[in-house]
Amino acid sequence: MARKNTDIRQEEIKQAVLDIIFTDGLKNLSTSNLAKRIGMSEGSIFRHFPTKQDIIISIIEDVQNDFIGQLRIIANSSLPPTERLQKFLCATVNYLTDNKGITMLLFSEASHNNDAALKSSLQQIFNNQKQLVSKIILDGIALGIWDESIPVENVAMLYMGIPVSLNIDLILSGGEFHADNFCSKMLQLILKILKK
Amino acid sequence: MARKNTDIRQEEIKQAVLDIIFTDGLKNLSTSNLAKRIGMSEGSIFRHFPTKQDIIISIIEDVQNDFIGQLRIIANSSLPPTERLQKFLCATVNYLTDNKGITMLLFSEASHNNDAALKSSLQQIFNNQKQLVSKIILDGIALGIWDESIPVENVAMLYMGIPVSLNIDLILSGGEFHADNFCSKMLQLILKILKK
DNA sequence: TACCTTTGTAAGTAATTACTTACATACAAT
DNA sequence: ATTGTATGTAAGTAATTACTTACAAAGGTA
Repeated sequence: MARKNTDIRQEEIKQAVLDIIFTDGLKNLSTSNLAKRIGMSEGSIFRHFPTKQDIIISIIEDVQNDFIGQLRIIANSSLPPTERLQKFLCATVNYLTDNKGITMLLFSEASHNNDAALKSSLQQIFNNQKQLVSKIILDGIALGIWDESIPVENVAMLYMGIPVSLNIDLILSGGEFHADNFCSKMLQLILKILKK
Repeated sequence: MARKNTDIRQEEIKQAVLDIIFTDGLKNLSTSNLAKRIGMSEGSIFRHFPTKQDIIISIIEDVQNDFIGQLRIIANSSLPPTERLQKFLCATVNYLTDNKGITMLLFSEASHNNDAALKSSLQQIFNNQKQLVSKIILDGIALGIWDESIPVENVAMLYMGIPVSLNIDLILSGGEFHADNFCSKMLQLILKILKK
């Protein structure tokens, strides 16, 4: 097979991992299947990643940087809180529906491996989202837009249920989730909770 | 090892499966580890279940019967809808915190195997809960207690986020979830959405 | 040109997997 | 007591796993 730089190969490998997870399930993610999917030899994979586990870790790091990074920009922007919340929610829904392999990876990896480092990364992704939502809500309360007596922590937890149960729906339905205006309808519900 | 009836052994095996999943992760659920955990020979396991997969399926059937059965009784009772919703939510929270192995099993199995029959069972568990919540809400609307203009399907989805994100918290924190009055606080939020 | 590093591969490795086989014994029914 | 069935085990099985080794060639640099 033609030579390519490690950074290119790493991207190809990570993409193939997500591809396999989505089409065949995590169970079928073997280095042998991975090599076949890319069309390279199995040994070659280990030129670009020291272990199979390191591929997974690298993917999770990507999620931190790309997805959480994007949400952080929205949450910290100077837009009105209501608008921030809307962009935040829709960005989440879009990311999850566009990256179904990642969805399945995050979900199963936590309970599959019981690896401490991995769990901690996943916990960070989960908690970062919760914190960013809390920030938006607190900003809205500070501006006098929303009810200051609501338990912010609990609303954030309820909010997190939206992406997470969307995740489950996506996995169980094989990726065919098509609720019209899903994110705007969900936003209305959350706004009703926040209303004074 | 002393002889016991198949039905007793099946229970022991299923309990050991949940035990291993919770303490060591699904990855370490091999028939070899399973036999060690129970203290019986590996071959003996196959006296009581035809395949390893059948053990998982049997556990999921238990969830259908025990957990969903319990929820169905609550949802169909003649109590006022508000009270039904409260019992329903608290029963769910209690079941999940008391059965952490099951929690992890349900979560990872869907994305791990990509097995159609298994996915369909899990989908049923998820959808049954959603439908029962919807029934309670519709009853409340019919009685004139709650706002008839709310999108019931979306509220049910939002509701489902509660058990599901609780699940994630449990998995990632290693089972140490201790939010005071979690279910009553969450109930307040849902009731605010339902309010006229 | 000569040389060195990077990227590629085929053919290994030992360990683990789910499951089977052959045989032994416990126990209930006759 | 005899017999048949259910339950137990030790020692297999072939397949698969993640990863290694030994070697070849590509391509940049001197």
